[in-house]
Parts: sequence; structure tokens; C-alpha cells
Amino acid sequence: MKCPQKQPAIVIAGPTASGKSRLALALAERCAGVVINADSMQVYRELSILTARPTAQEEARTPHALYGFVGAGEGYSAGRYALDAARAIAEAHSGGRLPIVVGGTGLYFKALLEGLSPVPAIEPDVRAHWRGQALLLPAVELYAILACRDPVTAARLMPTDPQRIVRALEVLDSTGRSLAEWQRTPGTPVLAEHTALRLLVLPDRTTHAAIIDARFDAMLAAGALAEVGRLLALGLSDELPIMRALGVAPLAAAIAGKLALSEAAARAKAETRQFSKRQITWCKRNMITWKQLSTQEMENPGGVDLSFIGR
RNA sequence: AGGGGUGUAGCUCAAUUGGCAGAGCGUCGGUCUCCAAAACCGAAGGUUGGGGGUUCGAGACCCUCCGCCCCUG
Repeated sequence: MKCPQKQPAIVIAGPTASGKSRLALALAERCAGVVINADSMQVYRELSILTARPTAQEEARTPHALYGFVGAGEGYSAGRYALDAARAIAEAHSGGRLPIVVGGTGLYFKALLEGLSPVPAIEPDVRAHWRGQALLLPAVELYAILACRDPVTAARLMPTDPQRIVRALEVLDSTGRSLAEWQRTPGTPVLAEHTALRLLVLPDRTTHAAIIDARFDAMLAAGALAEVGRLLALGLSDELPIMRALGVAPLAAAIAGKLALSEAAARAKAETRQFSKRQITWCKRNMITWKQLSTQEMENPGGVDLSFIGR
């Protein structure tokens, strides 16, 4: 018999449309938990239907945290998530509740359980400069600059990968130190692995595509198109993370009359399928030691063994 | 029925007019340390509708059959 942990938590990961939110809610109701978001798109206020955020009814059943609390005009990040999640987990514990972290963003789980190397915040004008350059120059030219100034970090990157090249350049410029050097210092986990029951939900892929399709149709029926219309009305930059949420681009094209709604829907479903595959790849690689839930346990969450965390 | 067009990867289409069958999308696999629903990397996939002919060589030219589209009756 394992000793119940003093500051226990449950962490649930899995691809989109795998039923993990439903599981989190069931477990939270069973053991006085707080459902804490670990999804990079469900943090934004303006999209709730399209990001499959818990509904108001679901949020009324048990406390939720880190859902819909960031404005669309802001760019959220894994670094901010680690701070916010630490606070949400601490608040749950001080309120005598069990934190149940659930989501599909692999990097956020990494920040949570392994921590990020302590790279200081990037100066805003340095960040703006390199992101501006990324819009003007092809990735290979940015790579040439990086290869010249920081060959060690460059050697770890693809010359075609603008996002990571820009990150390496902004870290070098803002901190005066190579990203590769910073990363030699390991991060501090927000949540110690041995205090957390880590659950992994992997759907049966032969039926997952149909589930994704049906869910998107339900999103449309629930008003996803109008939700995107309201987002577009804000007149925000296309570069913001929220604009890259699954379905936003195709539905925006449909609103603009550039795409039939049926084609937009097909496109959004394809994006979602592709995304779920990337998530599954991440889980298989990075969550080898997690407890994978069976279909039975998913259908009957009451049977999930919680003795590890003393419940 | 007659006339015209068309048929190439799962889909949309290329192939310098007779010289090694390709691309985009999709599919599948992978990468991942502060935009991660992001940003990338790789792979599979073809009896060129069927059959015959001309040619050193045919996706292309000829004959024939089949499918689809348009026009005329």
C-alpha cells in the first residue's frame, strides 16, 4: 500500500476529443477537486465553443481554473502557464481541494512536471525586432545570422524552422547568452512527479476521426461560426496565437465568402485530425511512464484507482 | 443516336508535344525547453480507364472497347 501524498494532484493528458475533460469533471466531483486547464487555446476568453471549453453548466458543477481568462489580444505562453498553474495548484491545496490538471498541450505538461530552463523574460523590443524580421526574411537567412552568432544553438535547429530560430536569436540578444547555455540548467518542476497521479487517455484511432467529425458538427450547431465572427470583429492581428486555433482560419474564410461552409468544415476537421496525431506522437514519446486508462476506466471513472493520492 | 471533350497517386492537376511519370493537398511516421491547436522533418502511394497497334522508345500517335461531361436531335 502506497502512502497517500501530502500535496497530491491528478494530471490527465490526451489528444483532443478523447474524453479527458469529462473524466476530469467526474473525478473532481468524486473527490472534491478543482479542474485546472492545461490547454493553450482554452485559456482564451473569446473562444469557448471552438476550443471545446467546459460549459457554464459544467463549470457550475465543480470549481475550474485557468479557463477563458486571457484576452484574445494577448499572446499567452508556456512560461506564463507554469506560473499560473503553480498558483492555481497552490490555491487548490490551500482550499483543501485536489488539483486535477487536464489538457492536451504537451509543452505545458513539460513545464509543469519538468520545468523550463530559467531563461529570463525577453525584452519586448528585442522580441518585436526578431519577430518582425521573421516576417521579412526567409528562415534560412535568419538561420545564417544565428549560425554566425551562436553556432552551438544553430546546430540543434533546422534551417527551415523560423520559430525556434527566432527564439534562439531573441534569447541571445536579450540575455547576452546562448539559448543552448541556458538550457544546460534544468528547470524546476511545478509539480513533483511522485506527488501526481499521471493519467493518459489515448483513443482508439480507428474511431477517433469519426468522433472528431461529429464534435465539429456539434460545434457548428452550437454557434461556432458566429463565435469566429465575433472574434474577427475585434480586428486583431493574424499573428496572434488565438488566430491559429483549429477551425478559425477555415471558418473565417467561410465568413468572407471564400469557402463554402461544407468545405470549411471539412478543412477544420482535417486540421483537428492532424493535430490529434501530433498530440498522440508527443504522448507516446514523452509520457511513457504515465498510467494509460483503459476504455473501461474511461466509461466508468468511478473505478479509477485513486489510492495513490489517498482518496 | 450523332458531334465535341475528357480519363494520370485517395483528391485537384502537371509532364518542355515521342525520351527516366511529377507537384500541391490528403494519408502515414517522426521532431519538440516560454507563440505549441505553434513551428518543423521524413515516408508510402501509379499496370497513366481496358485491349490491340506504330516505334529503338508511347501518358502523349493510330484502332477498338468502357466510363464521365457538354452540345445537337
